[in-house]
Amino acid sequence: MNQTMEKDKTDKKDHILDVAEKVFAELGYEGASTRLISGEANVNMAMLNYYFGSKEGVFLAIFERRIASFQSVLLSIGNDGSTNSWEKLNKYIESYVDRVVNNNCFHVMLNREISKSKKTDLTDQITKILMKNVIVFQDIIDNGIKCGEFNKDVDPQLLVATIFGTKNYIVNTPHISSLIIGYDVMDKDNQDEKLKPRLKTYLKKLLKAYLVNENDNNK
Amino acid sequence: MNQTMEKDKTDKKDHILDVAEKVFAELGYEGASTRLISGEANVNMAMLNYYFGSKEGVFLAIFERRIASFQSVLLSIGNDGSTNSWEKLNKYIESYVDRVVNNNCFHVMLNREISKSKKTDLTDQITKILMKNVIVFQDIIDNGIKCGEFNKDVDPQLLVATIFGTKNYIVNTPHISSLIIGYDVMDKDNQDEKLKPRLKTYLKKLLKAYLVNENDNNK
DNA sequence: CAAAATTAATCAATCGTTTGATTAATTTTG
DNA sequence: CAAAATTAATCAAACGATTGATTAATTTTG
Repeated sequence: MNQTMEKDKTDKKDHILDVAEKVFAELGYEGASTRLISGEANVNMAMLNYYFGSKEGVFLAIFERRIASFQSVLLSIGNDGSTNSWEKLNKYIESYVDRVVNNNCFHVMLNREISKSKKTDLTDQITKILMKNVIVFQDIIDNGIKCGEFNKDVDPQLLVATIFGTKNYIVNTPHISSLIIGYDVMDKDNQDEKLKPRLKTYLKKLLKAYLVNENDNNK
Repeated sequence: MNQTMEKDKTDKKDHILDVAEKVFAELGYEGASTRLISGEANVNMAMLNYYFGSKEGVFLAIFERRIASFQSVLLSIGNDGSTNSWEKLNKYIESYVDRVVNNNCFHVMLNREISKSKKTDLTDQITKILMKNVIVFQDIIDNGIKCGEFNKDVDPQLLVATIFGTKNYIVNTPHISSLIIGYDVMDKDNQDEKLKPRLKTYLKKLLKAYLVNENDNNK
């Protein structure tokens, strides 16, 4: 009858988490009430506590579900010792752009939570996860510099902020980035056909200009 | 007796907005209760409504207070017709980094609010303000390209995401960026002595490599 | 004294959570 | 196999706590 039917059989928990992820991304943790989440998911309010213990339990379950894919993708790139630094960087960019754009709701939710300056167990946990991601990227850059593949006078740490920040800006401020870029960045078709390839080529070109150009950047 | 004394005489309203700005940045709009804000500001809860009408009134008042300085700085750069594009860009970067780092609480608050995908009156209002900022930057880039000062095969729109995104990443995710950069980015002394100059030189170098290097970036 | 500022007390509404009852599905028992 | 016992899933209703807001009384100010 309704759109939840096909999921009921497979996994109701996953359906709840899918809906909760969207609502949290839309309204923030405190802004999303348990009544709204359960209503959107077409389940009784008590089911949230029955399944996940509490509202925070729902929130954490969303994270645990996404972390698995995070880790596996990271290792596959880090252990790829066959290619040079520039190729590794390209692979990293490609998989990262795909992953973030595909799970943009989750990343909006994540970034909103981590932007709270007060330290909590959750922010600590998120920080650890994200830092693993950062270190893989930094290792690639550092190795490239050691091998002479990349310029020596670069700032690898701020380059991290640029890569992740550029992505965050597009994903986290869709109202603005859609205006800037010229089409709705939240639209699935636009994401696959336009945004992803454009973002990939842009980031590669930006990185190349900064990392491997021979010109003296010190004037 | 307490730290609010010196401000009581000057302007109590401003003091409340200062505190509210911090609390909103820490906990988000829904996460920050009027009781907590009034408690932190050492004023009676009813004073918030007496002065600003409502909680949302407090929130909007924070914006209105910051917008004025926004606009004036923007115009001063946009109307500076005496210099070339690269010099304009440098000026823009300098003033922008200073402004954002100084008012980091406000910008955290602003970005958390604009990251909500649901359109509201507030997100529309914020979008308009931020777009003014974006357009000034884009005009500089576009002019530079027309004059032949900058490369033609660049992506000015995504470059906007890079500039603002890099800044956002450092300011909005202090737990992570502090780990990456190596010192507490929320510390006032670190901001003035280390972060600001480093960020300025980095952004300039990054822009120069991408915009004005003569090498073919299309290999 | 009149106006403005400030307070404590209180309001209805909503929050996340818990409850007891009911149904559906599964397992155990005779 | 069929009846009984047990478990899991689901529900409407209500819980105490907290929310933003308002009231009426009091104090401060010019």
